[in-house]
Amino acid sequence: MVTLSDVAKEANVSKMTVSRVINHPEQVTKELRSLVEKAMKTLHYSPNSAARALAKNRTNVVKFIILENIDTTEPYYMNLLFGITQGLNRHQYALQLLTSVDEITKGNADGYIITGARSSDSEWLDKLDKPFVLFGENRYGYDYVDTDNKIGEQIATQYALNKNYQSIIFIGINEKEAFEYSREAGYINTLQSHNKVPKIFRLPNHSHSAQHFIDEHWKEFAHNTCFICASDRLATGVVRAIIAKGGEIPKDFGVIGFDGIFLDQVSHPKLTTVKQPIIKLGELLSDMLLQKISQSGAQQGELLIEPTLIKRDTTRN
Amino acid sequence: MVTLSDVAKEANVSKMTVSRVINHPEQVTKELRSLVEKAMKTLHYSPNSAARALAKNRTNVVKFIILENIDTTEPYYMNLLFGITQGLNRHQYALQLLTSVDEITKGNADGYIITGARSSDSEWLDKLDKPFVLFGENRYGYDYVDTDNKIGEQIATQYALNKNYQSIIFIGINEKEAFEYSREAGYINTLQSHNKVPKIFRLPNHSHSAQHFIDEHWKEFAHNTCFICASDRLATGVVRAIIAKGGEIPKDFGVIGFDGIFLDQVSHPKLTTVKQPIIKLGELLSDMLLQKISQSGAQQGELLIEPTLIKRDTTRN
DNA sequence: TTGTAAGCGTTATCAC
DNA sequence: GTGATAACGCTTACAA
Repeated sequence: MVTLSDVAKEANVSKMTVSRVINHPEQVTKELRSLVEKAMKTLHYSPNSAARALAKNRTNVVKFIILENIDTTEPYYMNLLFGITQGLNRHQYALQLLTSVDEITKGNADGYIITGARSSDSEWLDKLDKPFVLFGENRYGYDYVDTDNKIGEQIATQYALNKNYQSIIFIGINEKEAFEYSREAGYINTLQSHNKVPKIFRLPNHSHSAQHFIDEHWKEFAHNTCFICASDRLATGVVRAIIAKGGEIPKDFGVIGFDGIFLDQVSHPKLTTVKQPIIKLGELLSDMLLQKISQSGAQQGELLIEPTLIKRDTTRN
Repeated sequence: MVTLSDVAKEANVSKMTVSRVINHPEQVTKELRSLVEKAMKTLHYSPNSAARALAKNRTNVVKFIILENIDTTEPYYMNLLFGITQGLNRHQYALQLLTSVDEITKGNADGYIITGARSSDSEWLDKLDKPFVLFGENRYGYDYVDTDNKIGEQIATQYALNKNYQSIIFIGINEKEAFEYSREAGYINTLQSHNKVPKIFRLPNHSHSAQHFIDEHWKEFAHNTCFICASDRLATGVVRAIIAKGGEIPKDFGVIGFDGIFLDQVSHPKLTTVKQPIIKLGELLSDMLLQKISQSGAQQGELLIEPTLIKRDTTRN
């Protein structure tokens, strides 16, 4: 293993100069710096992260805590995880994955990325002793990264209007959480700006609940209706119900989902959906947390990333 | 932060005694041991893993390398990852996730868990300088953990026979890899022991390729046929094609999948499938790798875990 | 069986 | 701007 000392010898400088080139390059003269950089390259030097962690009183580990039931959300989180680790890898950070808050005290970490947090979680969040960032909007002032839910549904609703669907109905998730409010707001705003009256139904986030709901209320839905759904899961159920009832997609009925992770590609016909840039969001989460750690816990604020509408076979083209 | 020294003081022993209680408890007398253990508890001592890593010349990081295209396999891997991290967490190990072999040299690790390795990968696998274990059967002598693919399809095929499906057809994945051979072997063995002639078709592992195939060859499939599929993905396509053709499931046609991760629950009708104990497999992967690391790379052999048949709506009951 | 001393590779601190 | 020294918390090697 090649160490800092090896590089120092090779470059004829002290260990500290090498360390400075790595951590505070601006404190080193150009000449020495390039000398050291050359030495690092020729020796293929790679810092020992345990030693660094020890000296800096860090762990170089971040915990990722998933508070939702994993069974129902898997494909979604794999992508997020991916983005997160890509962000972490760049900074030689490793990950620990937790599904229960209980484990949070087991072993050390420099910070936490938390997803699926609900209003009720703020109780213990406030007690955390290490920096953390949330995945998902919240209105308690916690730093977070999320898709711009409002804009997402604005785009979807506007698209449905452009495609001349007469009636535009929102199938939401029956949870009193920020992300849902934002999605509904995007829908409502857009409809109102076109002098149309919003119509919202809220259901548990399962395909079968949506399927059941559409089935039960089938007579109430005129032809030329587009369903804006708050998730691909709901959208899948809506599509299935429409097909079962003999409705024609996309001619008489349009369906737009939200998420764009896996499900939308597996479903048939292929779903038009608002695609969240999940991998990107994961990277941003890492970046935000690592920055927060390096700034000893300074507030980072919120980061909303605009999603994109993927146009496929459940809307007119 | 409470350190080894703090515990030592509290228990009136030397640091080394505390260290021994943690690492080699058998070398310490009962009296001292319980004294130290008590001290650790009252102080809420938790070892600093960076310091330990540094002293032992370890990193306490394991890299998990996914060689397959992530888009098509996400839900599957989330569960695996889960199991892996559960195993790692127990030993204070953290994870780094890679999707490309190139990154393997970036940053240090004590070992690798590798999934999706194909025959052609042995070239660089042989050159790895750290211990590794594979997820998935191989016939090159690499240590691995996998579902018992052969037994899985034996169970599935036997079940189809018990349910009196007359014709039993295997829809396989057209890859020349060990797992596929094993699955086919399980099917073939079982049929032959009942004096029936195996019939195997091999397709790319996508639902639409299965759907297309069944659609094209529809006339060749008599009523009273059960399709044993090498993946839920294929099974989903088969189901869709049968329904589109007006075939009755499960009365006239049975379908059995393989995997039991996510897709089987989302599909309608719900899939009968051979469920892999993925989380368990992940844990075993961690355990095997950590053991291998602690034994400085000693051979660990193979570990095959029996899957279970989940009986649902695509087979007669 | 227990304790002492040295060292793991890095960074912070304080001289120069 | 650069370098010597101590320190981070733990384990290995050796001495008692």
